[in-house]
Amino acid sequence: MPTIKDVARAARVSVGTVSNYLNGTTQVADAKAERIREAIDALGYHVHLGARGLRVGATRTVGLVVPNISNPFFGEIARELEHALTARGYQTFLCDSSDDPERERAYLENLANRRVDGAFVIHAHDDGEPVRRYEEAAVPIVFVDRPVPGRPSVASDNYLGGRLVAEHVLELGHERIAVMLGRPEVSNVAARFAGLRDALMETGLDVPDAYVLEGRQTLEFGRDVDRLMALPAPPTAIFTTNDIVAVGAWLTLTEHGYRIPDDVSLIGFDDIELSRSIRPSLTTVAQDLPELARHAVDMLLDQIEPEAGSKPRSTAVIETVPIEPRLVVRASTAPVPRAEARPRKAG
Amino acid sequence: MPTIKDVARAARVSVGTVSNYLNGTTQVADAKAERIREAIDALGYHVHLGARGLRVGATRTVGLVVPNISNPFFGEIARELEHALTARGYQTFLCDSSDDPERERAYLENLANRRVDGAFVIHAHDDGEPVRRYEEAAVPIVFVDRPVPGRPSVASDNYLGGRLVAEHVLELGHERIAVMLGRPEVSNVAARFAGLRDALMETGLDVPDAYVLEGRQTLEFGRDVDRLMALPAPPTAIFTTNDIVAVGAWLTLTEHGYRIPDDVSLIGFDDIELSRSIRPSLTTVAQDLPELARHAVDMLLDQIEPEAGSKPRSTAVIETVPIEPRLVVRASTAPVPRAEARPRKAG
DNA sequence: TTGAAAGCGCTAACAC
DNA sequence: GTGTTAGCGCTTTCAA
Repeated sequence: MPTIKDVARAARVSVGTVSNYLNGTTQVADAKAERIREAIDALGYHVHLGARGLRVGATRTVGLVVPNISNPFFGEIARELEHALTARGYQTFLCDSSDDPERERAYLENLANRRVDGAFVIHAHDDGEPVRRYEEAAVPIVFVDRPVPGRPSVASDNYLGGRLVAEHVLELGHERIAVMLGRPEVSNVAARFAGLRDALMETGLDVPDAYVLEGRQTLEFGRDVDRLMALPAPPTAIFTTNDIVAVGAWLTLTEHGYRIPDDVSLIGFDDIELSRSIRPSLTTVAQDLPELARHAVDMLLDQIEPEAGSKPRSTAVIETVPIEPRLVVRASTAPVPRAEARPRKAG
Repeated sequence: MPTIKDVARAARVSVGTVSNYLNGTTQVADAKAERIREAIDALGYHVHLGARGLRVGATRTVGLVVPNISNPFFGEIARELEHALTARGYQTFLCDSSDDPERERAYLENLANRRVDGAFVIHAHDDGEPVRRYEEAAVPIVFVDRPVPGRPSVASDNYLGGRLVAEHVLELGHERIAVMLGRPEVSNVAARFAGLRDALMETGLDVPDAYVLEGRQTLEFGRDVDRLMALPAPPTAIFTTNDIVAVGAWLTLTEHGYRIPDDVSLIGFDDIELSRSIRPSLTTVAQDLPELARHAVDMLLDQIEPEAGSKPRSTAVIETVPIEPRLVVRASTAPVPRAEARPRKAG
């Protein structure tokens, strides 16, 4: 592999001149520039980014730690981040933590050893204090999707998302509203529930314990919806904190002959592709992932690139940037039937 | 950030000795080893992998170019590859090409500039000759999932997968078999179809043009299934080259009152999570992704690490390693009804 | 066993 | 404008 030295020799100039030419540091004489150009593609020279990084003290690489890249939701975030990063000249190390704090820690150490300029972390769930293990991280981190209090984070305003759902079902006249929480211990799931509950309580309504189901963020958990429908007074609306859970509920409801939204309204969260495709299509809360990625990248690069380019938006205050979610009303929600007949199994 | 020099100074030894200690190159005296250990964690020293890479001429990084990381199928492959790579001490650059050959080319150049030791590529579809743009790549490449003739590739034996489907439906007595091709121009989709067709032809059957639908690898394409059912002699079995298409077909079939598998059998390919969850659950061909990843990593690292560790499995012959797929029979396939009544809409 | 020193490929002073 | 050179952090001869 040819080096800058080879180019210099072939073009009969010094390495400094080649470097200047490459980086546009100073003007180089037309004649020499031409010779350099020729030498470069005669030799097939390509700059060695690692060597440059060693010299300038910045690698223009960042780490991306995700719980599970085969989850399309995280995949979508990864995609948006990676594209935004590439557009700004950074390359991305993928680290799939399997939602395991220990793996995550190991990855963060690897990334530090690589001297990445920064990292995005969708942190693994942790029963203890998740913050602890980032104290030692020698790298600027921006937390994505799952915010960490007191640390730079970018996430959808999940609490607001919950409120939007509440407002919608309230408007439709529902009073018996159940929720299915996929991983209630994850802070943003909790926030979604809190938003819903607070908005409901403001109108005097509450969500009794019997109407709250807890489980994982899986389709299988969604199938537990029949436990809700078997209640003496089954809910007329069900909010699941993730679309995937809603799809599970939809499957079971449909199989058991319940009509959506006539017998029961169903609302999800995330707006995955499938939500659009099932019939009735799913009312849900959409997250603006491109916007989220844009903010996250800005936040990290503002920290990394010291140049006061435009507005110094990152003051000393470390905070969570909330991205506004949007209610997408589709066909799975409808007004509560006036003759509030108890839903029963059909065919 | 402390360097090896700082450690050497603090431990009152030379940098060479610290390096030897770190890499186990030679024995170091117990007393000194102890002092080095103390210095390292007093200073919080971490080796600079970039600097090491520059010196030893290998970065222990690899690139991973995928068409779309938010597609769970590619996500799953990425995950398996990344884990296998991490286990062997390599770090992975994620490159999402959006299935765009031009982006792919740019990524490959970036990766070369980073001096990655190798790369995995699930190549972007290309109307021209996809091979061309890899000629210049200065990096060992192993193609994954979408093999490139004459280049090291690892992919499921899609042709065999197609044959397995044929054998299954033949055994069930079907004779009117339709196919829905998601992106027929992709070689592995074509192989799946070829396998089916060949096996069918061996028994004197064929797939008439009217029974062949072409489209994208999307749920929406699957919805076109009603065009098949509207035929004068609708098929009794439908093979879709991807599960996602099968799910689309399932949605439409179910909505239109067709009973699966009574009215029509449905078979997919890939075995995505959703296939297990719908009712009836989907008969499909499962790809062994962990196995595929394992082979791919072996293949690449055999090329990278010259040491003749065990068996020199990679001879000079460059070839495609086929991973054996497995037919997963679930509830969406059944014998063709003896009284071959024309399926009609129910409800 | 250990230290000294060269050098991986590059950029950034600095002198001309 | 351009050449020379030091040095980024590390490993690896080579002597001692």
